[in-house]
Amino acid sequence: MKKIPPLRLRPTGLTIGQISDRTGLSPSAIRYYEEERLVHPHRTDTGQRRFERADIRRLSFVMISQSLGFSIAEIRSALAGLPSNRTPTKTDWQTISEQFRQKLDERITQMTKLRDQLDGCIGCGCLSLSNCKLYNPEDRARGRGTGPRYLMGDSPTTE
Amino acid sequence: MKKIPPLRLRPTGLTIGQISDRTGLSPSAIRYYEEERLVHPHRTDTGQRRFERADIRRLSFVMISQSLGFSIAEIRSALAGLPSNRTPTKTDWQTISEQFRQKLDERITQMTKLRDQLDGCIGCGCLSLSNCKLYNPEDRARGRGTGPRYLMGDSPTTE
DNA sequence: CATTGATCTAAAGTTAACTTGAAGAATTAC
DNA sequence: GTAATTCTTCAAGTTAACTTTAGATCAATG
Repeated sequence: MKKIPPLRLRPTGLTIGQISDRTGLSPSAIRYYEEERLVHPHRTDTGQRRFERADIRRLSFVMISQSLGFSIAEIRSALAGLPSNRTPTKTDWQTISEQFRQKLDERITQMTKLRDQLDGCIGCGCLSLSNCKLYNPEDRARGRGTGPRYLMGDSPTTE
Repeated sequence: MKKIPPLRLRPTGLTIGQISDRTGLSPSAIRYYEEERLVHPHRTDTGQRRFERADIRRLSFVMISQSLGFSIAEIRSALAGLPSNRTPTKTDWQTISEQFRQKLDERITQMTKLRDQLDGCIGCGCLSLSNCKLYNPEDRARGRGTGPRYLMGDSPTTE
């Protein structure tokens, strides 16, 4: 009787080490992202993580978003736009990329606006700063905690 | 003999509470900024902080810089461009504002570049991501710690 | 001059985004 | 078949930028 070799249809998935090598993310970061529900690897029967090829894209998206100043919470909600029941298609990615790009545009616009206001404010060297209305605490790049309540409020008394 | 009234040339300075009111910063944040050497109030003989009017501008600069994503270390080094022996003049502020604006421009350029690359990468919906070279960990908005070593590296094998 | 409110210092707590370490289990390599 | 890797979890540590708390002192007011 011939011995039938174990049928390996295709590898079960990528290990965390392989994903780490491909993305440049450390294994600990990847585990953290799983905890934060940015990726959802499945497990082998012995409990090891196995990732899909599509997760590389997912993690790349996470990394790019982060480099642009988005928080994990924001990224998670962006990724929520992807289907959970199947591998995202080209169209799926296009959709969330567009939303993402929109947010990015807003952020760039905001920065540019602030920069221009700065030109007319601190940049001008005027000593009162009284006209400056750079008031927009909500839009701070990585606003955390309570933080400043408003920006600029020097009354033009002396000087 | 006539009693000579105490000569009050001008108030000794602003209290931390007054600075807090004018800038919108909490007293604790202001104390923290002193610790971080972003402001240098002097002290009364009983140990209370007294600020100069010019410190309001200084703190405003700190707040704006922060809202644009600069770290305290970066702000400190920017402020180092101001004279320490005298009250900064209009020209002093213009000088550091220009340097600041330059950094801001760089940051905006960088963001825009990334956004455009994104368009041709994730944005395109292509499934390989293999051409993407969004590699610039140094320029991450608030890059902290070790972090990702590079961005995007999916080889165009299957899918 | 007694009370109320502001300020002081020092130490500990907070959040985000991870890393590091320990100790054990699974896989791979020879 | 054993040694070397790689993986697992869980807990604790790290950095930035502050806040919170406590107990004490200072300043302003009726």
